[in-house]
Amino acid sequence: MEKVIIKGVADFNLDNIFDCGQCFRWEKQVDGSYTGVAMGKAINVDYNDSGEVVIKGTTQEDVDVNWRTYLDLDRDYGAIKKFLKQADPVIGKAISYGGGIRILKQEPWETVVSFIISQNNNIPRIKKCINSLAENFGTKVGTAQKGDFYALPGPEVLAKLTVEDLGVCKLGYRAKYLVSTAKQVMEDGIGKLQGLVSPDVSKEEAFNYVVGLTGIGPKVANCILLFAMGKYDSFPIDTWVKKVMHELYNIDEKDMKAMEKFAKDTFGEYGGMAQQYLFYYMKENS
DNA sequence: GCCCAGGAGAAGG
DNA sequence: CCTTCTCATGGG
Repeated sequence: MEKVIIKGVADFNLDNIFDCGQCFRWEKQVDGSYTGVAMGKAINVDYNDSGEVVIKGTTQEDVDVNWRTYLDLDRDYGAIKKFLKQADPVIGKAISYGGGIRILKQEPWETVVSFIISQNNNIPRIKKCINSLAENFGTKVGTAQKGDFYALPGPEVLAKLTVEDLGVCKLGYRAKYLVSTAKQVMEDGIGKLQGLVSPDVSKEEAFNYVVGLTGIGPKVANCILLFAMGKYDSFPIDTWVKKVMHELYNIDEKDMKAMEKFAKDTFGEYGGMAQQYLFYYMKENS
């Protein structure tokens, strides 16, 4: 299996990236590397002391076309962290804790499915639900000693399933949201959702579309904009962010408007990165 | 038994 | 416009 090395990568930490709550399909291996499925492929990612990202199970062309973008390697996170620390004296400790976070550029449909499942749920169970969905209804994309790897089923597959079909995945009341959203996406054409990734599409336009899908409210919509659409000023507010906004910034825990305004005024175009540093710091230190 | 988890939708003010 | 209830499921 071919191995590709990407040299000179800083501000990069595997545990930060894959355990910060932005993705659910990457598993840590005994050697510290991570294996997962994305872009319809199963790969293994490692990082060493020399600042090299090592990707196994891929090709140089695939790295250039897909994985550099997916891992967001062409963005200067050092500059972003500097900007945030200057904008806000309090965020420094969160950045010190999760300074190796990179906002993965995930696939729109996978992100829609993942974060519909994430609502009122906990991360270990979210992972189980998504893996079950992939194993039962997805397509096999690779094999290892531990078992096979499956990609998530697309909207064309889920749209033809019933809530009863999905019972095996134990999604609870979210199963009907998935089926309904899959049907809506197919009706509009999958290109509508995927087109929102374009920089020409504003955050507002993208938000208005995804929030119109069943089971997607403001929080899940903002996660989709941030983790799949490249709208880095998105600021998803969940229970952990409410907690951190109260404890670090003394904002009323139920005043969402105040949190949104604070994020926009303080973090600006990098609100999404700030949110992720804060979320990870709060979740891991509570 | 209780409460909580990367909330959203529906019903009622 | 706002607030409150309900929604499956599993873990602590």
